[in-house]
Amino acid sequence: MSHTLGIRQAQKQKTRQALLDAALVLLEEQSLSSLGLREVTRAVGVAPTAFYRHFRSTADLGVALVEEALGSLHPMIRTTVSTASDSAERIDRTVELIARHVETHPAHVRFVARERHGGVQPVRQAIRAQLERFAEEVRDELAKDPVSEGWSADDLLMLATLYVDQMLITASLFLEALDAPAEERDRVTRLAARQLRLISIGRRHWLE
Amino acid sequence: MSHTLGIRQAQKQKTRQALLDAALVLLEEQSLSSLGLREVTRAVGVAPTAFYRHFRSTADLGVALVEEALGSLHPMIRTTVSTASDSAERIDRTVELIARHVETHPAHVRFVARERHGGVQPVRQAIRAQLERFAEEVRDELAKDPVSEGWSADDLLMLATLYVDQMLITASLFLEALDAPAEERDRVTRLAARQLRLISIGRRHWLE
DNA sequence: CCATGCAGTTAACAACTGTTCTCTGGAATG
DNA sequence: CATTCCAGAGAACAGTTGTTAACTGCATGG
Repeated sequence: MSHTLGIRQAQKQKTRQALLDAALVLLEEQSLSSLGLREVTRAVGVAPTAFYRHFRSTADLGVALVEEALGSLHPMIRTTVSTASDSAERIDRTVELIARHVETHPAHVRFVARERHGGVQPVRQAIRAQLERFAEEVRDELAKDPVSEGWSADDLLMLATLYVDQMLITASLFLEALDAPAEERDRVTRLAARQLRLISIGRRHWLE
Repeated sequence: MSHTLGIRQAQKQKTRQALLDAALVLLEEQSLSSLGLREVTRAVGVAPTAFYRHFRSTADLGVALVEEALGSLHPMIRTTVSTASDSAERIDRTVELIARHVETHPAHVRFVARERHGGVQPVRQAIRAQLERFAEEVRDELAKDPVSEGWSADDLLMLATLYVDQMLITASLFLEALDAPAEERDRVTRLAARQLRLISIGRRHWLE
């Protein structure tokens, strides 16, 4: 399928990925707007000037990180929402899925939560675009559900946006609870599930 | 009531406020973690070393900004929520109130949204503490409402947290729409109102 | 009125930043 | 096999940063 690229292009992509990985680690304790290009190259063990072969600036690198963090998440979102039925177990499974994702990709989640309102405009824009895509995809899935009969397209997008924002809030809560005792993570799990349930109830009675 | 402080203390507080104001302006286009102390003093027109007379570090200044941005907001929140009745006009008035606050204090709102998940731990902690206080106050007001009869304290806090987060999301949306055409701000207004309405509906049917 | 306190200044420091230009070694190309 | 290409290295630049120490001048309190 994919063209086997030469050992030269391969090495280049390897360095590029090393820069992204190093940046992600450094960004756990600071914001992108304070991330220095030298800092990143130093962490990788490469000359500062090599940075320019891959990114115009750290803001540019940030945009690439957004793609890495959110780009591959679309199928996951779609299938999660599409598995219809508003049962309590379904909500629990969704919350559990968020918890798992935070556990396996904490740095990516932290990056998105941090830079969504961060100090670097192009990165904010990239995140906003991705989240809007998420909302539209959730809306399309919700539209297929019989519960959505009689809903206007606008109201469906309103609900989808609410769900997407709620997922991000939940993810951020799990992030803060990562090093906390298990009971704290349980508290977050129950809180998030009840909030989703309340929204689902509001959804079912929306047209009355 | 307040003791008239000497011309010396007065001048000191004036400089301190100038530092806070200058920092807030600089923070509109960057994050706190990249804000330099020299940058702030330069904007005020004061020697870099003068900074230390007021703050240990820029992180320390950030914590002071949190107090300035959120400290005086508690009475406003209380009265907004306490004015009972879930009528549509009440929701509209709440959304309008948020819009007004964002218009009159855009830099403060931006700062809180940005640093809530930002790269400076003490500031994140200060914001979290304030938001938790908000949630508890909202919970206490909700408890007085007859609609809350039969609700557990835990569920009330769950709903209060949902409201607080939703207010912040709404404020952040208004912020992004500040320089946008009036129709975009109207769109945000209607979106936020419908989301609050859906939550209110969920609230009314919670105990079924 | 005089001694003390202290907000703000001045000067200097080592360390760091982004960006430029020049160079090199090895892969890619024909 | 010879030529071109290009990812990365190296050195140098002007400018920035946080922090230190010792100072000055003026409001304060005895």
